[in-house]
Amino acid sequence: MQYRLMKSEPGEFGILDLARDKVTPWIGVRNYQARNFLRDQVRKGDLAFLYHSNCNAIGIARIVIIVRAGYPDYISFDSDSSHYGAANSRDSACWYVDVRFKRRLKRITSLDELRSHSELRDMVLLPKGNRLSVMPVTKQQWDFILTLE
DNA sequence: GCCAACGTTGGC
DNA sequence: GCCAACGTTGGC
Repeated sequence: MQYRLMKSEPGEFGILDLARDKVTPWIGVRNYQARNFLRDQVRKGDLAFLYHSNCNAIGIARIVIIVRAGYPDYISFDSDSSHYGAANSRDSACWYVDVRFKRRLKRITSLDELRSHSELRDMVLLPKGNRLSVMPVTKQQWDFILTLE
């Protein structure tokens, strides 16, 4: 079992479904690194921080669990779909994972606060300009962040 | 295979 | 909503 961090914009992508404890697809982007990560690394049972971006309270807000490992956006291959042809191979499709809401953190740990801790200096999230929407978190980082709650 | 133009992400 | 920092695309 591994730890992840996934970004989302609150209000997008079925957040309300998450709140109702449903399973929700987390939609990968076309970014190669993110897609390869979903395809090759993310597994059922992995835990992930849900990071809220592009909003008033930016930071780590929730914990979700991966309930279905990475799968390609087969809509791209469905000749009945208006998205047909958007991807022409398993390798160029967007990849999804399904997640289930696990719990809300007691408070949101902001980006500034994450940056202030030397224990987290190697977090993939933190360098300026990082645009990866899904990334690994080490067990040490995970445990430390939970102590900040 | 370079690189300018364009598109997107995401903090502010 | 602005715009910096990236990633992607496409002409050459």
